[in-house]
Amino acid sequence: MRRNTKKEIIDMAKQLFNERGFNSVSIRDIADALGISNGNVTYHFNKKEEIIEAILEENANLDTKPTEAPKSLAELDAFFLDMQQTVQENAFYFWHHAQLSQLSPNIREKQKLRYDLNVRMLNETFNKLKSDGLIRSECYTGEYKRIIDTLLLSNIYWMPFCTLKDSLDSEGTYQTHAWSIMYYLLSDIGHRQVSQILDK
Amino acid sequence: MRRNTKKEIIDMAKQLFNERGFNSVSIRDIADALGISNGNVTYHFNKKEEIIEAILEENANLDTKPTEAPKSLAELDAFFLDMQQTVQENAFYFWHHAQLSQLSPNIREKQKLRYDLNVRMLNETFNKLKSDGLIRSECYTGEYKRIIDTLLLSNIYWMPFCTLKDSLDSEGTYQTHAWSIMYYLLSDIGHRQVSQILDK
DNA sequence: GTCTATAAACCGATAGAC
DNA sequence: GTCTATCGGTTTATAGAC
Repeated sequence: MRRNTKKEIIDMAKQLFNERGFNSVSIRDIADALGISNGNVTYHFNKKEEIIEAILEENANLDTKPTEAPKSLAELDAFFLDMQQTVQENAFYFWHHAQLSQLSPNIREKQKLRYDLNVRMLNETFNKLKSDGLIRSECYTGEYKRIIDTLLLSNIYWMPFCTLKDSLDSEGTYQTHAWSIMYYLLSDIGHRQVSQILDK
Repeated sequence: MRRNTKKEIIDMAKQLFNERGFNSVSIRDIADALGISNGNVTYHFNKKEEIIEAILEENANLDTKPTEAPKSLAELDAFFLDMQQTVQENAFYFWHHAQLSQLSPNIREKQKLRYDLNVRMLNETFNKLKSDGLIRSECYTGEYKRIIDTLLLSNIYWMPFCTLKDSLDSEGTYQTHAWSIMYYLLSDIGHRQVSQILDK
């Protein structure tokens, strides 16, 4: 009767992981929530990790991102927004980012891939923005790399970090935070452009 | 025969958590490693979380820090170094920072306390440094707060993030990273002082 | 306090009928 | 593909002797 049980398992798992946290959800929980047997779930996925890997493969944003490197400040803003939404839609994945890397070498590889890809893309972006006069040159060797690392580190752990602050900032989105990290890098022209983008 | 079993359990637990990761270590493992029964461990700690809470209470750096706010750039450097060492010595705690906050409301409270305390201290530090002319004024409202958040977020998740980079940077310490975040804030005098401090 | 022994619960995984 | 039933392993937690 069911169309695609595998897909339903993936979707339900993702939902439950986001709601209750990865460690509190067993294969049985997923089966119960779908009204199927846990033997059925095991039939489709041998291990709990495999469900996560399936979620990652389903979601291109977490794995290989076909998007090209942003080539303007407006595109960079869209890039930040996209990163923010990816984190929100896959909350459990980023909440348990460190744990999952310990759990499965496969997941660990995917995390590294995502990091490497983002570093390469942002590097390209920074070089382009620099030649367009929108950001200034490096003050010291490796400064761009430092800023990119800060951007990516903040992105991955943004959600759990936000729950540490009791007051929910109205300015508490990753997107805003990313621009505040970029602030010092912008040239005068860059500043004006970003103000325009964010005012909209 | 044993002097202080409770203390030994705490120490061994901390060691094993750091070595193998929190989720891979059971109460039995701790008991076996100490050569005592698991019933004995259960006698002292009812739940696994209680062991962690005991570790946190034992380690002042993770909880209430009696240190005063740094009042100079040299003191701030020592502060960064201290934060770095705290992360290294309690690796498991920061690796599983997000997971542990989901596990126990008690731990969650302690994490918030540490964050709040650090925010308050660094706020005091920044104000002092500004009045001493070592850092510049805020470019926009809340800029100091943004930088403090970036410093603290990077601190908490520094270790798991570093394992994402395949190349182990020689400049890969948190202390160095923290100064690179502070870079734009320093005045000319501040810059010279920091160069001196780091050259030693 | 510490031990042994064991209960009670839960987990992932498998076998076999349909 | 899906189910039911169950196995084997692990975990926390308890009961009772010393």
